[in-house]
Amino acid sequence: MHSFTEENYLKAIYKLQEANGETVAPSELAKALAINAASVTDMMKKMAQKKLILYQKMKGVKLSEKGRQVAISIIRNHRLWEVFLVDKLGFRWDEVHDLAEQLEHIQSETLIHKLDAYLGHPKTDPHGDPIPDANGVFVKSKSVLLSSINAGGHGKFTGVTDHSPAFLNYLDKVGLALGDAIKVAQVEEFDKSYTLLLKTKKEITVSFKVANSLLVSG
Amino acid sequence: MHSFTEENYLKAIYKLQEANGETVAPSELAKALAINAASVTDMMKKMAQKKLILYQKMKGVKLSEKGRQVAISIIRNHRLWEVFLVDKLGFRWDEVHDLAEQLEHIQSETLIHKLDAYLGHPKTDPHGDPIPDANGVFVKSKSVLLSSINAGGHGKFTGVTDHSPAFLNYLDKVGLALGDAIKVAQVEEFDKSYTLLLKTKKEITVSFKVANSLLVSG
DNA sequence: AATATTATTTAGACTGACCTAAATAATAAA
DNA sequence: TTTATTATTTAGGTCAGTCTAAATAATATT
Ligand SMILES: [Mn+2]
Ligand SMILES: [Mn+2]
Ligand SMILES: [Mn+2]
Ligand SMILES: [Mn+2]
Repeated sequence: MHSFTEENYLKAIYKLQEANGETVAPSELAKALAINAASVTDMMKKMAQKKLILYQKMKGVKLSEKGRQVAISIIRNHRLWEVFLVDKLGFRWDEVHDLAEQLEHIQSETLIHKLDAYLGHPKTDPHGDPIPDANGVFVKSKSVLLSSINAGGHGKFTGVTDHSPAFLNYLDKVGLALGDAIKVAQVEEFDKSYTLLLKTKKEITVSFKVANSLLVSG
Repeated sequence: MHSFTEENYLKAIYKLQEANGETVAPSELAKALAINAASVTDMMKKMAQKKLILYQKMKGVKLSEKGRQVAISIIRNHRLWEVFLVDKLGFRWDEVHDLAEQLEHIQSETLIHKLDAYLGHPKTDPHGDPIPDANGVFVKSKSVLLSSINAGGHGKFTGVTDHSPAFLNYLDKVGLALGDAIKVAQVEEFDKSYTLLLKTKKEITVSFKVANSLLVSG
């Protein structure tokens, strides 16, 4: 139906729209996709013709309803495959993204339907990101950044905003896993580093950069 | 590493070489891939340059050792994915081929390694076709066509030579499944139709065309 | 052996997805 | 408010993979 390329553009536009607001500049898109801006302009014209996006010269781009549906379904595929790779095949959470980038483009509604059932209709992927349902409906996460919590506060570790293998590995190393209860023991004024008390009674100190990449709920 | 297109050419050449002998004519390949013969000639030149095939003008084509390795690894991927789709996701054996045509191109040795382990290192796919191991080694099947067996003979149903959904569905309908014991009760002289006695005591009569598409082992 | 048929290759063209270099528009700095 | 910088678009090209039409080679028929 749509080429891998088109699907990747749609996904990138979707994510940029979520992060940076209404419309997306060609330059942003070019950067996100590691593609020349001139090529992006080319592609925008073609995709506008196909009614996948709304595009006007010098005014940026946004998804059409159709484009949004496609983007969300690719994200659904991606996250379900990540669950499969971790839960069933035993991959670590830092290894699955690139593989899911390939698998997300496999065309078959039936496959995704059966995969979803096989995995027990998971609501989140291995990084805590929500999995949209077959109709594209998301459970909007109510999590906040750990960096927004004061000393004495607490929450449950529910997700990350940095998905890099390097960061995920670091979390493994310091013993932080999705679902863990976290109490903020202290926030150092000097460098905003966070000292956390984990359920296991272990105390760890992490930099602001780390605290600012962790999502916690309630 | 290699494009989907290249991988599909390699697989097609491999299968034609297996079926029709040493070298493959461009016209055969064109037919198998549903591609114009002129396009095939083009592609042959490019793939010869990459040392994936041996090609000489007007003399047909055959796989290089490198090309053979790639072809076999794609076939391994294809068959492992078919096992996954049937055994784990609950697809029927007549539904999985087209999906496996997509999945076979996913690039990751680790993935296939883990998938293989997850499936319990299966030796055959849902159609009875052997799955090459990670080194590309096949267990050559010793099965023969049911049509080569005389009245009174017997064997175990181990595979099909016709993989079409129509045929596979037909087998489901008459109650023939992989692994079934089959006894040839009678071969009608007039039209070479076969009357078979199944393990379940049921007797069924199938046409020569059917008997000629079933593989059975000693 | 000459002719017709079929297979293969060459020539030239197209589409999708990219690129670089140059032109134009928008924004920021002086 | 000019001028410099940055963003965007246009123009023209490349590469992979395909096509059609025409040329050539091989094979089959008469
Ligand atoms: Mn991912
Ligand atoms: Mn994820
Ligand atoms: Mn198959
Ligand atoms: Mn098969």
